[in-house]
Amino acid sequence: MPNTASKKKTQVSGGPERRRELLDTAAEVFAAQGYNATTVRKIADAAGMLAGSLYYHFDSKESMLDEILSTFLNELWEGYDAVLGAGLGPRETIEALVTESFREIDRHRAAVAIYQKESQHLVDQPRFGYLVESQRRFEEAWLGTLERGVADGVFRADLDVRLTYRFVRDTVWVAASWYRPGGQHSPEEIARQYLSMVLDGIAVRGPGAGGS
Amino acid sequence: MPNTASKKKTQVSGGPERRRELLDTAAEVFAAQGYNATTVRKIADAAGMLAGSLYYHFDSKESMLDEILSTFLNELWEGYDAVLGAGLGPRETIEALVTESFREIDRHRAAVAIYQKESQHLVDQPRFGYLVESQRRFEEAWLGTLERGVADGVFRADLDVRLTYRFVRDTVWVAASWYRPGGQHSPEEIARQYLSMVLDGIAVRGPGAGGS
Amino acid sequence: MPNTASKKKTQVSGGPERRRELLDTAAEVFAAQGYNATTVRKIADAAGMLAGSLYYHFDSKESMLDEILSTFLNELWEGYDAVLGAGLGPRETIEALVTESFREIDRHRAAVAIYQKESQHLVDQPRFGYLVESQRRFEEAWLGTLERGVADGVFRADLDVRLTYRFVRDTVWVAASWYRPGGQHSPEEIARQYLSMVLDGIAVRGPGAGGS
Amino acid sequence: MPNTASKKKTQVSGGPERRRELLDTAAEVFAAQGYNATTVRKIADAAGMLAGSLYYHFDSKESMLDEILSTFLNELWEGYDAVLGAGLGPRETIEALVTESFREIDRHRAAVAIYQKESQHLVDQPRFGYLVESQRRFEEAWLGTLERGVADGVFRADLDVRLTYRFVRDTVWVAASWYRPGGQHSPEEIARQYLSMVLDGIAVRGPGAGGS
DNA sequence: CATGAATGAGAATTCATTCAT
DNA sequence: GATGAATGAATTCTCATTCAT
Repeated sequence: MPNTASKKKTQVSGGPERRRELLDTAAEVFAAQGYNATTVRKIADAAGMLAGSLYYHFDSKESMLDEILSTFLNELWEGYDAVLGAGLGPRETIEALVTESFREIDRHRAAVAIYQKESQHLVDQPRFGYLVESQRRFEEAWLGTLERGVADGVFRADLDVRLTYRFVRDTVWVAASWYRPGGQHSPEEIARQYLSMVLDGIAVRGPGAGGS
Repeated sequence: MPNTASKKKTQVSGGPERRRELLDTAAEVFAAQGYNATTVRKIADAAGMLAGSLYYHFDSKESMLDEILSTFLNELWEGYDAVLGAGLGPRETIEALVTESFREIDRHRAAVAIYQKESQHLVDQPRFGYLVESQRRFEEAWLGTLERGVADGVFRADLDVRLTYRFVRDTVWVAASWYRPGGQHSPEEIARQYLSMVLDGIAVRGPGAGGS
Repeated sequence: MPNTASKKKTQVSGGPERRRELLDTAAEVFAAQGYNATTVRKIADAAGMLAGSLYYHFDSKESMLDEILSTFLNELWEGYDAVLGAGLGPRETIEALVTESFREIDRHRAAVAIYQKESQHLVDQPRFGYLVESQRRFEEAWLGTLERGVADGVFRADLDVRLTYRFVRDTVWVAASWYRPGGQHSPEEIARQYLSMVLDGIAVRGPGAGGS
Repeated sequence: MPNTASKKKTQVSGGPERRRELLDTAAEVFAAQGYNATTVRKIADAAGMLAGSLYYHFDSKESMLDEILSTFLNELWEGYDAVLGAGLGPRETIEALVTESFREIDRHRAAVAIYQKESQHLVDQPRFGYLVESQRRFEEAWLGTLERGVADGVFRADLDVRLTYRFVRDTVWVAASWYRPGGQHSPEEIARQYLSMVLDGIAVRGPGAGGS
């Protein structure tokens, strides 16, 4: 949660609409150029105003990043929590998590891309402590589900489960780097194909024996 | 292994040794903090010298990045070309490319991480035109092999082949973000497990029932 | 008159006024210390602001130089073109060009001094290509007029005309190195004396024969 | 006179030949690019050595400049003093000074060009105090001779004599900016033509009518 | 709400100079 | 005498941020 209770301004008037608009613009630029390489002037240009004017709406460039990421993560966890609390089996949970993830990518493509690129070096800053917490819950959710699946015999036991965790996790999220909302595939369709690959592999199975 | 041992100087040697040492140091910092967030002072600190001194060896911060990336890509393509010229079947080619990729990650972890994070916005600059060329050859190699495999009936025909291409490509390379050389798994072992997941999936196959 | 009175701000005005003010200040410092020896900090000091603030108004130190020189040359050529298009005889043209030149020195003393000192090594840079063009037109105007005068019998035929050209040209422009606007001589008066020297020489003519 | 008695090195071996050679090289580069814009590396390049190596021969970049200028001025004053002590009339003295000046330009073109461009802002530095002294003697020599000539009735009395002084002085010395030794005119020939222009003017004199 | 102008803390880079070899 | 590697101070330029209007 980004610094709640800011001293002054912030959310005066013009409503949350304008704020959201500006954040979307900022997110787009951050995603395209990287946070550090993005100047507030570029954001302002993209928003059709001057750099100084942004400071009426936001405390700092960092607080924009903060708000972008925390908004995204809040929504993500709303979705994830719904899935995790639904009492599904391991395989169904994985399927639901992947599908939910692609929906989030569809909705927050820029934020996801920013998260991918920047979270690594943001975790050190106290302000972004919630990223660490999120990563912990992430691992808990995915790794736990995989372990449950191995125990239940629905996921292979011959694989290093941490490696599998990273494999599945990365497989989903890097898609944000090329995904464009409104493209030919819906998030659900992409999720279906990804799941098919991850669960069953890309190799054609011989009639008798599989594996390598 | 970049910059192993000795945090500071061992500048006994003169010529290209020192250069390589410094580049390894720089790559490490770039990978850890991102290119833009890395100041030359940080690199110099890590190398045990003053910021200005780096300019005796390199023209600019950008030229360090350039040399890091081009050196990596040159070595990568040496390996890839050997694989592609070996006359292997599609499945064996994929296996060899993946294995070779993990070996490169093992050898150039920092460079790979940098490539992942920065190449997207470097491609616009003429100086880094070779990145575009490399990406083209990449697609040619991976996508071509996958298509050949589909035609040969060794890879599934029911998947969008471009999606599969991105899936395999990204899945392998993002591993650089968490891989640590000298860890418990050798590159070959990681490659083996990855290939097993990619080719056969992580789901246990029921004796009769397949997919979802 | 550049930067008259008020050492510091009078930044009541907004737009192009301020720009012109700053350029006048910069020109003064460039002329006094040389372009290379002038730091932007010195300019900023003279303008009563911080070095970085100059970059709100100008792209670079070089672009200030550029604007100073091109503004001067534009005005110069306006004056010269008027003279050259007036259909005067060679002697009257030379007289008018010299007079016009001293007026320009009076108005743009700093710019002229900069031009004298710096143009030689600026001509190599593409950005200052207009200097070459200007020099060409310069030669065309002065040399052409002298040649016409020799042909018409109003200028001596026994002198190397290129040497004469350089003599007249230099004679006029070096004055910028010592001329101070507001001094005891008006530009027109200086022009008159210069012309008298250049046209008739400084030697008293013997009653019968002149020359050496 | 440049800082006599330098602490160490300076003039060890290799003789004054090498030293002179290096100074000539440096002078050439200073003249072409300006003192400030000339890096010691450029000088070293032109001399076929590395920048650091110059410090075996000279204390500093400034001391090179110092030695170049003082050597030139010493030689100049040797020549001037010979002229001034010869007991010539005003007109003959001017003629001899101009001729001597063109000879010096021929011999020390680079030094003269440097002197022209840099002396203005060097005079402030104590180290270059001899420039001020030289300028004083200069004025004494030229202005004195002109005044003597006016008194004697050989130079025109209707001209501002200080203006005439600057006119003659500058006109001669700026020639260094375009003069190339070994060109088609010898220094003596150029001197002859210059004197002819300065003394008698460039205008053809009507049989009866004089000036304008 | 937005602008225009400025601030001030770095950033990359340059370069004269030093010095051990 | 010369080299190679470094130093450290200065320089140009960038940019997040402030604030009076």
